[in-house]
Amino acid sequence: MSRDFPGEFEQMVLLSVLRLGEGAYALAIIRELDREVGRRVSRGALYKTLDRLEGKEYVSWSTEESTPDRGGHPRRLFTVTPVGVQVLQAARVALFRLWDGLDSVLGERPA
Amino acid sequence: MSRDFPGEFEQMVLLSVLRLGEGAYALAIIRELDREVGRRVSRGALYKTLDRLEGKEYVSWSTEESTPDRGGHPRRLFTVTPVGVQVLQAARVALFRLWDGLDSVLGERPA
DNA sequence: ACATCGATGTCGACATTGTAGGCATTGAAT
DNA sequence: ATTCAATGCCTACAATGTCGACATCGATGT
Repeated sequence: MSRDFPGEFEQMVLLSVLRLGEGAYALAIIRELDREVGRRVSRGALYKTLDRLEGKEYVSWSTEESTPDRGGHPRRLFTVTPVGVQVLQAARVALFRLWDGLDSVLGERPA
Repeated sequence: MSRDFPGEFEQMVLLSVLRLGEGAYALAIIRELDREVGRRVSRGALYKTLDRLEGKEYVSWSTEESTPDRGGHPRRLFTVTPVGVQVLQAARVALFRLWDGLDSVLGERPA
């Protein structure tokens, strides 16, 4: 039933979680997306997406154990599941296929 | 107002139109997507997306002039506008940024 | 002439994803 | 106590993804 292509934002969120490794909690993801690709999203937007990704079992999470020195709810630390990684790989392969041969239009591959 | 990141399917459609060059009409796009990335969509789905892309001025089109030897409505031939190309470039750059450093997880870059 | 068929394109409805803004909770600083 | 910052959660709405049924037009058979 589930589409095997993640939405474009879902994809970016998954990638951000991978990039962040241990410290992948919501606010860090938001900063990562802003820093890397200039994407600004609200917390609500991100949590919604994370919840959906969890529903599809592309991510899982656990609450941070260490007592929060700096107030608020305990952080939820996310990780990408093996299925999530597979989906990302597939998406990347698909895009490479479509990009192939279009360098003259799109410019050389970015670094 | 408009998000500057196209949806994931929109992106694939834009790329297919570029790939097809002259002959980019709906049915050809459908075949292209199936052939290249195994994506199967109905005509309705595709037309809807093409219309939305037109609304954002990422594509434009004209009807095929040559008399259709093989019945039906005249084909609509699509092309990606300069703005559409820009958006594709931006999307590609963003993904490369996020992929960067993840080869050990995602595997080497596809050919 | 007429029915049928295949290649097109169009429309309306619904499902999924993207997005924001406001509310709740907790610890620290004042 | 009160305020403040860091966190997570919920509701609502906008944009995108998706299909199936319908309309149109030439060719082909009959």
